[in-house]
Amino acid sequence: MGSQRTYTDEQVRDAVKSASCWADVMEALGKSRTYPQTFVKRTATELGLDVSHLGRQNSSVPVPPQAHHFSRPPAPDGRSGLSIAARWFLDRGYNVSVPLEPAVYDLIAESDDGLKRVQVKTTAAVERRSGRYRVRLLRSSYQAAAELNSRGRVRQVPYTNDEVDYFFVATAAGTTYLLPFAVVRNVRSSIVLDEKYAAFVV
DNA sequence: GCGCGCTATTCCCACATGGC
DNA sequence: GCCATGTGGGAATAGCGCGC
Repeated sequence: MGSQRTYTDEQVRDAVKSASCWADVMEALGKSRTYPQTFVKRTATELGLDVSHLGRQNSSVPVPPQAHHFSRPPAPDGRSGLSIAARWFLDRGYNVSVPLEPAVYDLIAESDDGLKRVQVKTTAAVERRSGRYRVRLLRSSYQAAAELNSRGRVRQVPYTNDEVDYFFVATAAGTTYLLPFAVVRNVRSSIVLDEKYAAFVV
């Protein structure tokens, strides 16, 4: 009690020629895409067909491009800086903790020397004359004893060694710096990220 | 000494977010 | 809506080093 083949040699030739994978061949022959390939492959071999473009070898065929909905160019700002810094530490196997409550530092990272407080700064501010990035190492602080001005009693104050152990700086160009507090201890407001800090590019 | 270029500093503005 | 807080950006100015 034998079974009758339901496709012709000509159909196999056409299907193999137009298909990009064996599933396409099965579909062209009126079978399901998961239909066992054994008998069709044998037929193709008997017919001397070129099947090199089918199967796994075809997996490198580029997928046609499709439009997506994220066309904006990358421009790191304060929202993404923390993620950039966290990934930097995590990629190197150092766990990261983010304070639940607002704190002077942005995250705590495990280090070879215990836990370190890290303040993350991002910058897209380029010095017009030098073309270098500038980043301000200040935080806003409400000073109850200060005189009122246009910003009330808010003043820009530098960080202290008791508040931060490291500054992680990410520029809009994608360059990142890991600056120990001691390196910028004497900075009263901002620094220009030039060759002076090249040793701290990470 | 002077002019120039560069950097640091200061002040102010705009914007966003969260709490009250 | 107002206030406190945090952020980035622009403009002005001061200070410093260097060459002439």
